[in-house]
Amino acid sequence: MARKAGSHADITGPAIREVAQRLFAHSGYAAVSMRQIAAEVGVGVGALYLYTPDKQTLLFDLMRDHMSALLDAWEATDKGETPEAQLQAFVSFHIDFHIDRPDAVFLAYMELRNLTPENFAVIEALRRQYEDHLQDILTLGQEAGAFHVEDARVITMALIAMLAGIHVWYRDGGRLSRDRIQTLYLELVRRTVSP
Amino acid sequence: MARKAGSHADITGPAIREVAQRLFAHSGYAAVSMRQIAAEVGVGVGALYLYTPDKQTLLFDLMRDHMSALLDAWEATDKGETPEAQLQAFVSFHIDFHIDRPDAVFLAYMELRNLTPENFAVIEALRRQYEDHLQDILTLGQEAGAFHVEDARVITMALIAMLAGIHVWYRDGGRLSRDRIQTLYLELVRRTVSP
DNA sequence: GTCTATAGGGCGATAGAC
DNA sequence: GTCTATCGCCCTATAGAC
Repeated sequence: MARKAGSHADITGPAIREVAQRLFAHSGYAAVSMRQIAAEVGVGVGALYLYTPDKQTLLFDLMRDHMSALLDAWEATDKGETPEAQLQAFVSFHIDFHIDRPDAVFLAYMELRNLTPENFAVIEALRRQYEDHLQDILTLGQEAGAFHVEDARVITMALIAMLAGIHVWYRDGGRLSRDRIQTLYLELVRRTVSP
Repeated sequence: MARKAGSHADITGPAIREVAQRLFAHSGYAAVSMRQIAAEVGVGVGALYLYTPDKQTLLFDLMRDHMSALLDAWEATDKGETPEAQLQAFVSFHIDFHIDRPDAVFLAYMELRNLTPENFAVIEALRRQYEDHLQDILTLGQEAGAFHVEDARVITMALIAMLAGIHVWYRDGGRLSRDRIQTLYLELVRRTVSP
């Protein structure tokens, strides 16, 4: 893990972020010290401060970049035309994106309370944008008669919680393949909004 | 908040637990100091150690007592005979119990990673017991032909995640009454398992 | 039962050498 | 770009007085 002294800006920067994300996700922001991060990266503590002004900003940048990547990836996704196709696209996208980034996902919803109020507001706004994409699909689908949606906000939150819960029990190489999970959850989601 | 010195074992013990639960839930176990807890209770730091051997045990006791209370309360609940009645009883019970104890609920699933491995195993076993109560209802309901259950374990986890998600957005006195929430979620749950 | 003082250690962040 | 030493502070847990 340790490296010799010298110039490694292109390596150290990303390495700090990867290590911090892993340690924060595993032990929690407050329980991880800058010294631990530095040791795992293989640099001295002082070197961390060449890449982040402080620990709080390190956490915030990880969370903001994750949320931005999530929103950008959804924007770039082929969604189809019908409400049914869009709902299926959202569920598949969500499961795929989140199953590939367990640490980032864990961070983004477990460490909200360790953000300063200003930083929290930023992340919360990004999260709300993402939720609204699903809510819009549900609302439009209902207006088109494709879905039965009693309360769009509640169903949005219920579906997102249901999907987010996958990370609690999913393990790579476990009993269920990713495809199987996608199939099962797609069916559950369809049932909750079928007319 | 501060109290005069003297004997208050009957008051201080519960007060420490209430304060610790509130602070742990709000800021996270690692971010809360014994000094903060003592100050909020109105005693010196040393007094805390008359009621708990250490900080870790304080956290563990809060979580274990919450899970035990949850399991006991479910045992004492009138569940009805049919699978449909039992499922409805579970959903109503879960929402009621959890909406009344937001701090304990938050703790019980956000602070798992701050438990020692031994303590974690205990809490995890209690949680699994609770999940199994729902899974049994689903499995028996399927065998009786009352439910369509593709994969009992997955649907159990999906439903519990959906219900647990209520605490993310629920606020006392918010847009939706408790009754309305119960009605909406009961309908969602019924839909996911209807034959 | 509670207080105060303290032991012993870790923390975030910075300064100055290389 | 990185290291090491260090400042000033806070931490958990305990000891001894009352």
